[in-house]
Amino acid sequence: MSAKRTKDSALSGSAGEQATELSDRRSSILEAVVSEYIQSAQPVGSSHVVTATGLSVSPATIRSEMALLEQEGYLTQPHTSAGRVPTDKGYRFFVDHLTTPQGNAAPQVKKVRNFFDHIHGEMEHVLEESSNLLANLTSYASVVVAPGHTTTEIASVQLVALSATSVLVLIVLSDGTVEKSTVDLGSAVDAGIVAEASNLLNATYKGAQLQSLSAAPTSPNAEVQQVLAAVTGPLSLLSKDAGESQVFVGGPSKLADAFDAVETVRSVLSILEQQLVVVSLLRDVLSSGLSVAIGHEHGYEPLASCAVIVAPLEIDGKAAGAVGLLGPTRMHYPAAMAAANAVGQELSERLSTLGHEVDH
Amino acid sequence: MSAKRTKDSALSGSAGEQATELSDRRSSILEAVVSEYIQSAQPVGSSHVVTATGLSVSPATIRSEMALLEQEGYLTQPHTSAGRVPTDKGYRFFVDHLTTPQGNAAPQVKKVRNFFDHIHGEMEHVLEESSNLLANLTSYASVVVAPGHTTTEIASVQLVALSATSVLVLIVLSDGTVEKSTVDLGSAVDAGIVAEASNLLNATYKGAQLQSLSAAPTSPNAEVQQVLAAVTGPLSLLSKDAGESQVFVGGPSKLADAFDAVETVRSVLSILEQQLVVVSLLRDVLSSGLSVAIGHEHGYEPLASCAVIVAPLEIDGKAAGAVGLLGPTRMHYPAAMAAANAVGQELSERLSTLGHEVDH
DNA sequence: AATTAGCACTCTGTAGACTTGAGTGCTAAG
DNA sequence: CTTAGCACTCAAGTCTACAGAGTGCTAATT
Repeated sequence: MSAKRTKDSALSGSAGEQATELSDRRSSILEAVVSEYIQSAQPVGSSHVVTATGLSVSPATIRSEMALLEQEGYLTQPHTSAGRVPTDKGYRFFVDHLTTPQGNAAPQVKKVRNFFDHIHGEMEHVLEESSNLLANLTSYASVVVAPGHTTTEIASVQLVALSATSVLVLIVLSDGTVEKSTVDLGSAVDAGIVAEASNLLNATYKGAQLQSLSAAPTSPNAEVQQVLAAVTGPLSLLSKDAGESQVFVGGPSKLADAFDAVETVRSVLSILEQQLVVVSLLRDVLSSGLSVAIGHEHGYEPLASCAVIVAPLEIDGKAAGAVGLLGPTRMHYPAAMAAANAVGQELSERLSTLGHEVDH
Repeated sequence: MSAKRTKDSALSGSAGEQATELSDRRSSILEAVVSEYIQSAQPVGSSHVVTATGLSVSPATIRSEMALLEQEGYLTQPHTSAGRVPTDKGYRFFVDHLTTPQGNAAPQVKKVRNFFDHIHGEMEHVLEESSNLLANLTSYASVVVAPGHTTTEIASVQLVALSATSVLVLIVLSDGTVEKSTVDLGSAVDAGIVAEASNLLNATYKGAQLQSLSAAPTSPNAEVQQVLAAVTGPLSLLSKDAGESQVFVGGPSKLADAFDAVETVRSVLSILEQQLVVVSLLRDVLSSGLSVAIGHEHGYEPLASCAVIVAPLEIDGKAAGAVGLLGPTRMHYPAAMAAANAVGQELSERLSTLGHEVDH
């Protein structure tokens, strides 16, 4: 979009300063308005800006500057005689140019580290708790989309007899995930036959990639063959299911704090309930190369009053899943971004070690 | 509490009628107030009651009756000159005596049947979708507490090598549930050793009850023994975990419709997030022999403006888990109770067949 | 003894008039 | 370019008035 440029402190400017398409003073003003509005949720007036920025000019000067900022679409007025409120574009500039992502992150990062030092257990548990952590850290709703298993190899395939006529099909993946399905065999089958089929399946698929589950083994024994046949369908279904992403939502109740209109709360909550939408939302935002989508930037109209922060998850350097935050457009970007990044990174690291060598 | 008595229709009464500690006319009035208030959320005045009940008396008569109903604690007034609003006690009487649970249930029951005819897949999936169904059917938030596994026997115990130094411990229960845990062995162990340990564990525990997981097998082979030792701890942890109840919450966004105060929404949502609280809430309500708890009847103050409807789940006649609905005290009891019961029954039936013989 | 018409009373909610205060935009002077 | 000064706008709060819904009481009626 715009040329990147190191951000100079406010003191540096003399004449001719036109950094990142906005003069130093203008951007200071914008920054003040955004910060103030994020805190107070009240339109910000010119005199507030004077005290906030410390600029030694009069409110009148600020006013004319703000009028220009409004012309250019960074600010807007709820009504003629109110203070200014940032637009999506205003927030965007704030996020892109006026924020140092890891600014005041230190205390949060420490908390995150501490959390990951102490949490243990299965991946699902870790993901769920990560989501809660993120929500509690930021007071916004959080979303964790679990990595799909597309690149994971099969550690074991098992059949377990549940009753005379039904078996449980298990696929264990090398990341410790288990996919399962109950299968009705139609008629009673001897446990030995099931065991034989199980061994055959395991021998065939062990070490294979999840996608290559198509070629089913065969057996000369008719009974075994029957079991194998009954199981083939569910097996391939399972391998598809495994591709689908699990979603963990943390702290939805935070949304009731973040918005005051109950109608907004309802619509955002119901979006969160539709997990598919959430997944594609995060995917879209990620693929557009952004880590923050503000207001209308993502295409989802019901979320027009929300901002979404996404941090990618990477397992061994490969993209896999994401962690996200959902809050009002006037959310506290620096802290929220720092938290999302911290959790994203630590979680990525954790997931990478979980898959393979568990050193201790 | 009060003597049980078959409910007579309104026509039956002549003189001396003193059914269930409230005269026929009084209860008609109470019924009208409750029904009206449930619909409109507005205090109900005497003239409304006249038209609603069809009683051929004047509003003044109704007023004196309502004054008495207020004295006895069934109704209350928001302020001196407003209509009447039911109290918890009023709702309670309505639910106990003025409601025929399966009244207008027919269309809902049909939907539920249809749902259970078409849904398939694993128990978790069925439970989750049941919860969503219940929420959509009623427009209230729903909760499904999965049956614990205390009475379930172990179908299989397996170790699966994930890497040279780590294994996954699996317990498969006869209801198709799988509990798992990753265990770090500390040092590299041969796959054959793991397999041997796995077989040993499986032979020992297969068919046992979950509680009797304490007595670990031993092996003369030192390496196998080492694996067994490493696995014992996690195994017993798992058997505890399996006792914990999973909770599925459906349609939390409905709460934003049901209450108008955003503060209420927030506090109820945050209760729902604490799953432990929800579980014990349902348990308490069930154990008190109720299927409906209104306002302060359950002890949870933050939920004082809520009513909870609980239907038990039974597997083969044994109590196991519950389905619940959470809504405002002015919720539509007849429909909600019918829906909860229908889902509870159908789900119980489904779970009973899931466990054992799957006939088809 | 129950019912009811009539009436006074109470309280909420709405609408309008007025005031206050925050904030703007413009202009003219520095 | 800056700024003091000023006129202007608008939201929000306060006050009053008033209509409307509803009650409770009393006295008359059945």
